[in-house]
Amino acid sequence: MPELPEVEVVRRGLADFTTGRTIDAVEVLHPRPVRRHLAGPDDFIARLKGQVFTAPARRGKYLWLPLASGDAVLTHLGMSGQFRVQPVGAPDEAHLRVRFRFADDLGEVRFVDQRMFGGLSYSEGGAELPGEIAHIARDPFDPLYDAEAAAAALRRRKTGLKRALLDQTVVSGIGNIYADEALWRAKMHYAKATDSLKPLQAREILRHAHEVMAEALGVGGTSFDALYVNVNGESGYFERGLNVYGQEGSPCPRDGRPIRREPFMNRSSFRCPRCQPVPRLARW
DNA sequence: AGGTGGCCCTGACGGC
DNA sequence: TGCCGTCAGGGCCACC
Repeated sequence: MPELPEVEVVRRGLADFTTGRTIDAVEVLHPRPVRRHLAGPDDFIARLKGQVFTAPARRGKYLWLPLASGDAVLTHLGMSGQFRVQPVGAPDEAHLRVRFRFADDLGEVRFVDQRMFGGLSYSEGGAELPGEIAHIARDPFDPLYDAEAAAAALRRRKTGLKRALLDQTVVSGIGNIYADEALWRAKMHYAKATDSLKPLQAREILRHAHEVMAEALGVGGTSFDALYVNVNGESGYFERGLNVYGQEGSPCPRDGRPIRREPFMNRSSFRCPRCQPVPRLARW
């Protein structure tokens, strides 16, 4: 469940470890995580040998490791992807998929991914911004993020509010957890029609999304199970800060009504039936 | 062409 | 005890 805060924690962890280091060898232990690299695992490996990492970057939930050559390794953690830093010779993780060895002996970087929704690819000329993710909108933490423009984009959609929040071409970085938390904070229902939002309401829901993600980032992200940990294998603490997500049956912290879990887009939405009632203008 | 739903993938868990 | 269905949910992609 890595969303923006979790990906940012990983980016920061990798920054200390990869920046300026020279890749000695890459090992691909399962082909699926490099499926986006159409030329295949061998080509992926060959292109990386001898290259030097510069400081890692992020947009929304995408993370990339720029190379001094101007290219980049583009990655997405998907549902269960993790980057881990480990001493050379440490036992392989059960779901170790890709290993980066370096010219020095300060340890290696590993991509571990149980469900393999995540992956890595080689992006030519992608150091600044990989072309593969040019369509992804800026996230609220981006210095060039335009809150006004994002609110306008939200209101232009003809769909339900949560669907639009999860659409990475409107605003990036928000996933199921922070969408539900932002909706609760804004006292809005997930099915509220986006084109019925007043300009101020659109600004509000995005402000709440930014705020809840900032709070989560401040405590290392949200860890439900072992699927999200930082590069050193440590969990985040924001699970304690969740008001609705995963809280079915627990009292709403605002008004005490039991939180409801409802099916939504083949997954779940959590809301308070009293402070987030079904709107008059709804799109499911 | 924007909106929508199916699919990928593995492991945990509950019911029988 | 063991098998099976369900759920978790990112993003891509086909279809309308």
